[in-house]
Amino acid sequence: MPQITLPDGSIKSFDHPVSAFDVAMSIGERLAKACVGCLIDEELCDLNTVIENDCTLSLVTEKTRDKQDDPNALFLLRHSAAHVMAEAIQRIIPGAMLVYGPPLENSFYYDIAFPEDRPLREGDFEAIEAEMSKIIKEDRPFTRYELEYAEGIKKVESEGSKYKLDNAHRAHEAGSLSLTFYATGEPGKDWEDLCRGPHVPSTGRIGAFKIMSLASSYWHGDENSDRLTRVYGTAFFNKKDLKAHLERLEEAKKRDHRVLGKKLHLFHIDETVGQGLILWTPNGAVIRKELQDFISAELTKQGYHEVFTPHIGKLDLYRTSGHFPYYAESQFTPLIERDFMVKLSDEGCSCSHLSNYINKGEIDGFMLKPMNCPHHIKIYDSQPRSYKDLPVRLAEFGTVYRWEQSGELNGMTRVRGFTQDDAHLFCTPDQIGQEMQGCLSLVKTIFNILGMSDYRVRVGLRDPDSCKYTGEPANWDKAEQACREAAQTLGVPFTEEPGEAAFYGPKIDFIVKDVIGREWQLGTVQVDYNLPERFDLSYIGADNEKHRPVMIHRAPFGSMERFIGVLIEHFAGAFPVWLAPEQVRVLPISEKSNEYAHEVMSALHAVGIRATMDNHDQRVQAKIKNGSEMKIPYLLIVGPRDAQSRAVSVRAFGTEKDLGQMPLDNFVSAIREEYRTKGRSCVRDRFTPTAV
RNA sequence: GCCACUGUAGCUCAGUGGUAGAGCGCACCCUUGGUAAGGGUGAGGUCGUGAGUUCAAAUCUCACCAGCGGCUCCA
Repeated sequence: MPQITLPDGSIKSFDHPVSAFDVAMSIGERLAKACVGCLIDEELCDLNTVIENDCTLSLVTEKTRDKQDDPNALFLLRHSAAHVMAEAIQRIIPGAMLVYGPPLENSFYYDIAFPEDRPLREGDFEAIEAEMSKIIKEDRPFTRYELEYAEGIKKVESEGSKYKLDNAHRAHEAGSLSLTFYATGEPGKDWEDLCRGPHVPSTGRIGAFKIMSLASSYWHGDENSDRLTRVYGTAFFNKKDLKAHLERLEEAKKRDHRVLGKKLHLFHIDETVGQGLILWTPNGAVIRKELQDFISAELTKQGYHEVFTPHIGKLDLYRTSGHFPYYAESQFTPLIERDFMVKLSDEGCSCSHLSNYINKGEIDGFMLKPMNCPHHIKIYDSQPRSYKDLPVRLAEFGTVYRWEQSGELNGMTRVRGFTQDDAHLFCTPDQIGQEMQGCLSLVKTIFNILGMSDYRVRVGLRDPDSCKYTGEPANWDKAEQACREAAQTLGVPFTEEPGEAAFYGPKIDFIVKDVIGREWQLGTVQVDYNLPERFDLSYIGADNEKHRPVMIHRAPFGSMERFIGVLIEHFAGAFPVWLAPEQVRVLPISEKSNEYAHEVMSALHAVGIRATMDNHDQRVQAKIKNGSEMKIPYLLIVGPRDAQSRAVSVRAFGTEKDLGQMPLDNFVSAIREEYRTKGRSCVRDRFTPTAV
């Protein structure tokens, strides 16, 4: 007879099997009504699951004890909402075949195969939502039943969906001896679905929902398999939470770097220039320049040497590196030499012949560089190197070009031309550990000064089952071990992920999320034993023999484009003084103060501060509003009172009221210091009570 | 590359077959002001591109280009 241990440690004993709901009732009717599911020995289950043996039981309600949303409750809710949506869709489009419909962190989806002559369109959403509302209003129970595998598979077969049959086979292969089904209502009478569950007790528990969007997906994520339609929705226990969720999405949109990029004039993408090609407008260029200067200074401290290399290189270079022709698909088409084209043409070469030549790599010409390493390798190799010269650290803000699929392009975060803060370190095997640590400390320095702490670290290892990697397994083992050890010294948690290595070596990546929760890889540090091999690099050791150096590729920002895209969202466009394109705007109260405002602006310009003046014929209230909307760090209001005392009235971004008046000279030196120290010293600090 | 949606003034958007609209921004005028929008006047658009249907297309159809969301990909 079951003894049930509750989360507070108390034990309830029963002399007969009971459902979790019964247990809840034994505690209180209100609790039982509030329950949507339960955890039995930590496993999420239906509320009416019958308990026969001793176990721990935790009841799942909408909110946890500390009044937070319970992720388990939302999981049950959204999984159930997916069923309701699927039923509604099948009512409206009877030929639709269900594939897979899981809950997600904030939403759920259902992958569905629609008949070719009746695809789903956004215009159908309203009708589907209306059907869903009906089903919810009927408050039908989610009823689980289980069939022996043989019997169950017969049932699934009779329904004639290869997708569900596949799901059943997979469940079986995973070791399941039976198949479970959920009827929305009464089995055999109401709509039902092969599903492992669990669900909320009944459809009526779905308080608020919304169908969000349509997307296409591939069956099993395989692009050669069937194309499915993925319908996204979200659900909450009440309308208020749904509303709050939708408002959060709206707020996130305002932080989106593509929206802010336009509003603050940071960058421009022009379709006549080409998709995925960023034009840095003056404001964005300031941010990029500041960051580049900052990192250059850090690199100098670490003993790097800056180099410059061209944007193209001969195809032979990339044959040696392995980029051409094996990664032709993700590179821009080669630039073919004119003489070679003429020769081909004289030989009667057709377009398809040419395409074949390119695919096989049998042409001469140049390529837009997809990576900087081959050029840097050639700089290393341009002179003999002694072990005493190592490590050789070559750095370049190098622009590279990659042919990303059109559907992948995204603002500044996924582009076809981008500038990496790239460097390649050539060192002895013994030096790897120390050099890796140097790279990682650089990354930490940068993230710290920018206040970016919300990132994760991934150690990318090779996939043991794949053959896409070049190089000796023994070298890979060494390199992977070096990455692991370096990651351990970083002092932040990291995950090891097989299959995430580059084709030439393992790596450590820094990954951040954008405003809508998408992950982007920023900085990366990679160990490479292979390119030195391919290019036959060497140095002379103490033994007077030739030895092979090891390369480390590293780019702590990743690319200027992606990094600044993420940075715009990180700061929500409100950049600190050292990065702000417009650091100070002077707002004369009226035309009468224009002359003094000009003087103030000149004083700031004289010390290198980026200041402008708003001499529009408007009231100061309007100028403040405009200046605030442009997220300018400091607005200086200057009127006759200020002119008389050679002072400025200071308003800092993000503060409701102004900070007060300050002598002009003091402000100039204070903001200069804030700029120089990247915010460690701050104009605001001068307004502490003691200073005034 | 795939599926859906979107493309109208510098920006944000309304307009669903019959003479192109609003707000902001811009120019000019009035106003000369003290901490988040003073008032007025005006300029500004081949409605993404190309074809088709129609007496008539921003609006309907097709193709292409681009953007957005997702899938796949990211050496």
